[in-house]
Amino acid sequence: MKPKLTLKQIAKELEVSISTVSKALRDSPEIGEDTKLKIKAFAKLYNYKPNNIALSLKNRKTKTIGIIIPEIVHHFFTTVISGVEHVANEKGYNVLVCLSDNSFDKEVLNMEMLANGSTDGFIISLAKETMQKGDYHHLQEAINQGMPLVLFDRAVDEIICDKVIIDDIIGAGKATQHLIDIGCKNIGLISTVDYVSVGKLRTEGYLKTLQKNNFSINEANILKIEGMEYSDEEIQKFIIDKDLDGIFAVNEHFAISAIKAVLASGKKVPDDVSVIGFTDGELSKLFIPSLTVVSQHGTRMGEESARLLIEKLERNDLEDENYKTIIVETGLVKRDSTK
Amino acid sequence: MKPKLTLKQIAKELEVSISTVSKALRDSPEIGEDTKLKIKAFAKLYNYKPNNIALSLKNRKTKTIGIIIPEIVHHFFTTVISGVEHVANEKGYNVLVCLSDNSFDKEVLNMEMLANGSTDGFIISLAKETMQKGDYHHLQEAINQGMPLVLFDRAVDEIICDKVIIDDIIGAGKATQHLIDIGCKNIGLISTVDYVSVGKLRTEGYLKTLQKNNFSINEANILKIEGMEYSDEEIQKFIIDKDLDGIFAVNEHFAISAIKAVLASGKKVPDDVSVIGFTDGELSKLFIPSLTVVSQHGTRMGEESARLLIEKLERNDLEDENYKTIIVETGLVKRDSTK
DNA sequence: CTGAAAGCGCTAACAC
DNA sequence: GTGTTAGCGCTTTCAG
Repeated sequence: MKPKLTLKQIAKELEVSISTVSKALRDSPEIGEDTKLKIKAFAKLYNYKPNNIALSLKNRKTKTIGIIIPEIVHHFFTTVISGVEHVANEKGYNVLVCLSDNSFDKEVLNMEMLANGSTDGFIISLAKETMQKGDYHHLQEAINQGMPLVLFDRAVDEIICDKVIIDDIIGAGKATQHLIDIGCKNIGLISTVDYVSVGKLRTEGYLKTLQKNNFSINEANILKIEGMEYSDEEIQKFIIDKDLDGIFAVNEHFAISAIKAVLASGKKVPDDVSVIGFTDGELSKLFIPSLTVVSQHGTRMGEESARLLIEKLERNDLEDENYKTIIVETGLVKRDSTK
Repeated sequence: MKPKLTLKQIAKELEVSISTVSKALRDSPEIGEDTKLKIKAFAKLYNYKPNNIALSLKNRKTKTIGIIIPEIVHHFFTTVISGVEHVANEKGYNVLVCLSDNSFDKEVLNMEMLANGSTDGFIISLAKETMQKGDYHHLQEAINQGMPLVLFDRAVDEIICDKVIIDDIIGAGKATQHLIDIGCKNIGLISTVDYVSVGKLRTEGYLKTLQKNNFSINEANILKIEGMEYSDEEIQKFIIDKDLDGIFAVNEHFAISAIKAVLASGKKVPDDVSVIGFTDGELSKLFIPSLTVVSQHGTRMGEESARLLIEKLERNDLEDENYKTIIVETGLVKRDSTK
């Protein structure tokens, strides 16, 4: 096992000073052509690579960005990571991934862990518990310390920073409108509890669209689900005794559950009931019937988030309080679960 | 924006030396109780946290582990990351995630990027291209430099290091045997090209089990798929003109495609054709019919990998050449796609 | 009991 | 042109 080569060793080997080596390798005009050549050749030969940690310490920047998400076993987040990773890599950044498991404490812990020099900035989607508590001091602290932050998907107004979100209201509107357009008269909504921002916004989009079309709103047609554990049962119960002909579900899981429940009740999808989801998961494409969905473009969100963060990181000039909120458009993908 | 507190500042503020502060905070017996108390109180008050980068430079260890996978938008890898992340976090490690996109070059690049001080060790599943080329010099180099490595899932014999793999042959055997047990006579295999280790091994398990049961082997019943782009079409063509009554697919996607192709050909699953997959993806549970599968236990693999790596990292004693290969057992999960 | 000094690997201002 | 020095934040001998 040969330990990594350092400037020091090169210097000793070539009998020059460390700074000469450093400068030569960075192609400084201060150094004579001949020495430069010699040093570079040696470095190449022994495959010298500067030590990132030393650089980080010196430059006070790590060239890594931290991403904290509630869970990774979830297609949406996975696509976001993928997006972040690709633009990060392109710009020479590494990506540190942490999972909050939807727990406030883990989220805080992770941030503290990374805030001490491990990352230059954060890309975060808030834990459910965090949104429920409404405690965002850890985010504010990071900002105060000068760490740029971008919140995606699950963002909150309380924190002023860059954000990348989806046009949830509009997206939900598209879904609802689609159901109306194909002739649904009694449209149900399966959403998450209101403290999860997206649940709330998508509910809003649903309600607004119904109103705009002069549909009456029936609270009984709205199901709000807290956890995933019993969602199947809840959805089944919800669907069985209603006479819905259209269902809008705010995620893929709920949509699939809904279809199953409809099928179990002896009705057909999409003939009797049309179902539309909010996702761009694999399941939607492969399920039978394939799902009509409002697509979230997770990759795009990840890319935008990374771009926003890196932009902020590399603009070391005045800290202008110029925060952007990028709204990634949703699109309706018509497939077989709606007429 | 208040920059992070350093030992230096505390020292100045309290009018003691830096080393006194350092020692006090690490509870060294050298320091008097009163000064210790004073310093600790101050540190707590202003929420001092040591700078990870400085620590890394000093200790020559980063407390982060790098994981390089071919793609993240894939349920299996996602579960592995989740497993790695959890045990890593538990032991105070961070996780740096890099994607090779199945490209040899990106894999090498990523490793180089991380090997220069960013990580203490690697957890890797090889890119398809890497296995195809059979070029593992980058892995060997990392090992030579003293970076521990653990290979998971797609491992190769050429590199001697810790490994976490699945009992692919046995698992494939279980799948095949299950099909035989339920009465299938003409069993097809949908696999990947041979240079992907798992494809090869699972094929082996399939063949062996057929032989053991005195089934004749029909090469025409074996389909090997290279990329995912045209897999649907290939599978459809494969299935249409054969009279298979059992199909074993080495991943979830292929299994779903197979079911669709069977359905499209006017036959029923599982009545006419039983289909079994190799995965523990979400799709399998939710698809209709739900899929009988050999489960991979990605989370377990991730956990084992992380444990193995951290164990090696923390045993700073003699570098014993004691490499383990952990074989994570597969299990048969019977669902509705087989009789 | 406390502090000065060296050093982890690197860069950059400043001498020579 | 090349080298010396200081310093990034921290730990750790070794003096005092």
